Amino acid sequence: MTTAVAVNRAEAVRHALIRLVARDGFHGTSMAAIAKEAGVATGTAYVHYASKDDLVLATYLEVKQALGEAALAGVDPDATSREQFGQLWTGVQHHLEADPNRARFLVQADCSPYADTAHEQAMSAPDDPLMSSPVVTGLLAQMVDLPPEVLFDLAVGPVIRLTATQRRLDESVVELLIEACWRAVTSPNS
Amino acid sequence: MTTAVAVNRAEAVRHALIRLVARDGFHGTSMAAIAKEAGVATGTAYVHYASKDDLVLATYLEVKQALGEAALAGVDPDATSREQFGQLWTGVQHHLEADPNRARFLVQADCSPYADTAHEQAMSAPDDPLMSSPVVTGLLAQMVDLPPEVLFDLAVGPVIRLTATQRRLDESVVELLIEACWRAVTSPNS
DNA sequence: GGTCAGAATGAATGAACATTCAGTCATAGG
DNA sequence: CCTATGACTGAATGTTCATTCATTCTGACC
Repeated sequence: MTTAVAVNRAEAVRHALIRLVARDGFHGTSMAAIAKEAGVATGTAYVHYASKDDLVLATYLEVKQALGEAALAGVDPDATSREQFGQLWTGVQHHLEADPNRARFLVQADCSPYADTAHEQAMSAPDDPLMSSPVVTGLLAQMVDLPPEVLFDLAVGPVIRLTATQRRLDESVVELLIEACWRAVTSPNS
Repeated sequence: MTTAVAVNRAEAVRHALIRLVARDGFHGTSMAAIAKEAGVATGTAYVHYASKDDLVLATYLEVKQALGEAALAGVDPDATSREQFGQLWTGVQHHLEADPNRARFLVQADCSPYADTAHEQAMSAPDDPLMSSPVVTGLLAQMVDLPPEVLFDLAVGPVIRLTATQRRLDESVVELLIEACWRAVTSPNS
């Protein structure tokens, strides 16, 4: 009997977590504060998640997946690689600028010990939808011979971290930065 | 009567903080655990630092400064810009590989709300020794017209994050990555 | 309208936390 | 040798934390 209300409560808890972690970090964010921010009782989070770690992990995976989908959504399959790269990049930018809390949550989770657990879990899960996307595999094939994680960091890491700092970016800076990321991942002689 | 012993105790506390944060993150690292790891009593940390925040901030600034000095130490003032860039980059790499805990501490602190406080404090402090170094200003002058923080992120961010993951890097990967970072910060038509 | 499963509640619990402080100790200056 | 100074100690303090659970609520189904 999982109702729509129940789903929304679980979502409210996840979003409250994102908001509070963005503002106060992982230390400084208690389950009581999360519940209050979500407008539910303290026990409610435990109806949907076994523990705080479980909640954090689920939220982290959801944020990452939503980011991947948003990025992929704006890509034209028939465009050139360089154009696709720009579309992917601005897809990430606009998705995160729409709610910078997501970016702040993401960078903190990625740097924390949670990232190790999340990584393991992602490995054991079925194929990553990002890595199995033809657009992404096509782009990766054209890039320098570095491990995919490193290429991701070079390609879109800067946007994620920059949107996390809240400062809005000039149009001119954005253009220069996309160009810089593209240069990083592609070799001139190829 | 600040003795050598006192100085070493303060240092022991800072290093214990780095080790534990690297392993357990900021949440998950208590003052009691820090003191135990440092081999001192719980009260000792408070003789040298007013609070946990104070300790974290002092440690963060020390780690950052040591990294800057180590990076600068290996640079030949008469080398070409590209060579100097490589020397700076490997300086960071070797300094962090010598104790990857520093890298793990650094990335976590940089993503946490501590970073805001630290940034403010760095601004109000006297001139940043890195930014006033002729080598660094010389290099920055040759780079793309992006804010210095962004250029730092593009130039050495990848090494810091990569050494933080503990995995040792292949020599061939390192060469490709330095080249990628250099391409990112420099425009081909200049 | 009665029954039942699961969602929701929030006060209660015990562990863990940052911080304090009364007292001990080491040492430098006299 | 004595004393003053500041480092050091660790048990004690009050708070905050994650988690639990007996209970109440909700709405689906017969």
